Amino acid sequence: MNQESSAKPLKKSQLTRKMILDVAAALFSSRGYNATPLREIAAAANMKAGSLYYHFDSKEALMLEILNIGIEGIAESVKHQIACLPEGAGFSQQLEAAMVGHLKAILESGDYASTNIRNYGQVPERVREESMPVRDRYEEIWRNILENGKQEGAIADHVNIGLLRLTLFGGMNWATEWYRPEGLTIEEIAAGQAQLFLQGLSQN
Amino acid sequence: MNQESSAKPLKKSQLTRKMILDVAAALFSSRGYNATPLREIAAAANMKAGSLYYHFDSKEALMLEILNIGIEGIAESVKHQIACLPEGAGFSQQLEAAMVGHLKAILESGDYASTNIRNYGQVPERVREESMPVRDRYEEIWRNILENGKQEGAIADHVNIGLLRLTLFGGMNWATEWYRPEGLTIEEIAAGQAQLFLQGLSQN
DNA sequence: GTCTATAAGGCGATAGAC
DNA sequence: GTCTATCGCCTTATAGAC
Repeated sequence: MNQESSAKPLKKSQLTRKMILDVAAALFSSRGYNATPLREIAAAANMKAGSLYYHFDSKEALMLEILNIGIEGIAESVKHQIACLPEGAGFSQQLEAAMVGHLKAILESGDYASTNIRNYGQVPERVREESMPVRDRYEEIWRNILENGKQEGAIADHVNIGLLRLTLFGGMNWATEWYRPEGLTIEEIAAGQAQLFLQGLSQN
Repeated sequence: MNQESSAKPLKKSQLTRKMILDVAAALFSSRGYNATPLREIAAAANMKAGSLYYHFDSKEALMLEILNIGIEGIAESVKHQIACLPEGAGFSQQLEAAMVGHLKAILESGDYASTNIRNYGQVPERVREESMPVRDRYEEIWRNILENGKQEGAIADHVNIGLLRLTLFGGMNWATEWYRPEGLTIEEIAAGQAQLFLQGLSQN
C-alpha cells in the first residue's frame, strides 16, 4: 500500500526530508518558530532556502508536521512506559509511568516534543488549529488514567481531575525551561514530581 | 530629586510612554514578541512607528521594561496576599496566599505579567540576561517561604524544595495557556492547586 | 512630540536553469 | 532535487520637516 512494500524508489528524497525535519525541529525548539528563518534551516541541512520547497509547501506546513510528530512521539513514549508495568499495576504506578514517559519524551529524545511545548503559543493560528486533533488524542490518554484513578478511589472525591491534569502538564512541561543535563536526572525529576502529586508535602 | 518633586513639566510625555507600554504588553502577551511588529504597537497607541523612538531606544528596550514591570507586579501581588494573612499564619496559609498572588497577577491584572511567562523563551538573549536580576529577586521570595516550611516541619524531609518550587511555578504558569474567564475562577484555581500540592491526591 | 520619507536589510516564496 | 536569481513585501531604525 505504501512505499515500504515495494523496493525503494524514492528513498533518498525521503532521507533528505527527514534531515530537514530534524534540523528544523532542533532550531524551532531552541530559538523559536518566528525567530528561525528558512535560510538557517536550509544551511543546517546543507542546502539553499529555495530547495526546501521541493519537500515542503511552506514554512507552516513544515512546522505542522514537526508538531504532529512531536505529540505522537510523546504519546508513544507514555504508552510504552505503561505497557512495561507489571500486570494489575495500580493507579499510582500508572501515573508515575505516564509521567516518566512524558518527561523522557520532552527532555531526552526531544526536539520534536519540545518544539511542541515551547512553540505552540507563538505559531500561526491555522497551524495550531490543524494540530488540535492530534493533541486531543494525546490528552485522552491522560483523561483515562485519571478517571480510572478516581473510580479506583486512589484520587480523593474532592479533586477536580480536569484541573489536576492541567497542573500535571504544567509542572512537567515547565521542565523544558529549566532542565539541564548536569542537574537532576529525568528519572529523579519524574520520581520527585510523581511523589509530590501523589503524596503532597506533608510528613505522612 | 526626580520629576515628581517639582510641578509637572513632562507629564504628558510620561502618559504617552505608559500607553505605549500598555498596548505593547497586550500585543506581546497575546501574539508574541517576534510576531508583533512595531507598526502594530504604534497603531494601537494611535501613532506612527517612527514616533516610538522618541520614547524608547529600541524594540528590545521596550520589551525589557515590560518584562521588569511584569515581574515586579507579580512580586508585589504575592507580597500583598501574604501581608493580608492574620498574624502567626502557618506555612500552608502562606503557600496558598503566595499562589493566589502569583495566579492573580498572571491571569487577571496581567499583560505585563503574562508577557513575562509567555515570551521569556523567545526574546533575544541580551534581554533575557538583563532581566535576570529582577527574576532572581522574585524567586527569592518563594525560596524563603519553602525553606520556612521545611524548618517548620510542614514539608516532609524527603521533598526536594528546589524541584518543588519549579513544579509549583510550572503548574501555575501553565495556566496562562488554558485559563478562560468563563471557566474556573482564579480563586478556584488557586485553592484547587494549593490543595493538590499540600495534600496530594489521596483520600486523607 | 509626532509626522513623512526612506534607508538597509531580512523575510517567505517562486521561476527557470541545470 | 538542488541550484541561482529575484520578486514583493515586511522589518527595525534613522533623518529631518513641522
